[in-house]
Amino acid sequence: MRSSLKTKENIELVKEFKEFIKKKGLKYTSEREEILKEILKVKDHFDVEELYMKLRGKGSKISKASVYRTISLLIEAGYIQEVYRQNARSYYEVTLDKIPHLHFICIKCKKVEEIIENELIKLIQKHSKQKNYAPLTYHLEIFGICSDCIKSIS
Amino acid sequence: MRSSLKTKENIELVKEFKEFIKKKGLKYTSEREEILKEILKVKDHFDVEELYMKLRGKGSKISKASVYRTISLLIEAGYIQEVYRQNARSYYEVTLDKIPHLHFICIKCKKVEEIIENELIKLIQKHSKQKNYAPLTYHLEIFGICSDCIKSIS
DNA sequence: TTTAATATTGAAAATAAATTTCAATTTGAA
DNA sequence: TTCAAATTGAAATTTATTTTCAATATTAAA
Repeated sequence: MRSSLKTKENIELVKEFKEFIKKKGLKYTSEREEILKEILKVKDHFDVEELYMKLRGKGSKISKASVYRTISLLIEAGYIQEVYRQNARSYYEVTLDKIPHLHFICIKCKKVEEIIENELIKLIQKHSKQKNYAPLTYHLEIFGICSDCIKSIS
Repeated sequence: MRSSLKTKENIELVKEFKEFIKKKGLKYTSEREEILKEILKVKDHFDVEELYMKLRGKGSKISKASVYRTISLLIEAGYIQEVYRQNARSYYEVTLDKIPHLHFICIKCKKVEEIIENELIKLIQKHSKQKNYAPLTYHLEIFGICSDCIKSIS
């Protein structure tokens, strides 16, 4: 069961991360590699606790502090990004080769509806290409108040 | 110096909030009204500390706990929303009658570029109207790695 | 391979935003 | 006006994240 969404193989990404670390004059440790590999297995979102527990479950002795520190490096390198927070907790996802998110979000009840709109997607892509930006994804979030919630406000 | 973006007068919004509070069987206090009025003066983003200091500066004795509690109610009512976090601190903005945000964001250096694209805006608006969603704004965020940052990765 | 300088680690302490507790006070329906 | 219930401020608590620090691991050079 492999993800067909990844255009870069994980091995390649791990190699690139090592180069990033080296280029910064830092040291490439087994902890950093192990954390990145575990993150690359995650299909959607993850938080620090989740990741830490997965590592523990595999018998790893990596500390939570190291998980936090490696996440910072991976964000800096552009491999992952924070996508949202819930109860003061950050959730992350792998940035590269991701499906774009297009959502309707009710700002009151937090209901989320997926948007499927090819015209919109094409236009965003066209516009993106005009800019000098690389490995790219996008989130379109339309905020509104859904019909259920309108009743309780007005 | 009044904002021409507001379609509803603040007086109207304050009245509506009172109704919302009543409808929930809660009590409408001077603290809640004072906090809402102060928030409605803010043109862009604010955090709790900022809001609390503004109130203090006016001689108000409202506690920080009440500011947090009222913000929760205002979010529930749909008047404000959390827009982002920085250093574990939440930033909010008034939801209604806002200008939409369209941004290019570099996931590495966090550089943000405003997008001005009428075609895109029109398409989003058209699509939004098809849905049964009311008082509406949207955020389009295109994430990428800017040309400066590409160098340090590969 | 050994050395040595320096970065990294884990564990514990510190930090700080947000939430909760609780006694005193305020609100609002009857 | 009364009074049950909600709200308040202040302080304590909670909890994710960051920092500290001594021990350890990494890496480039000898």
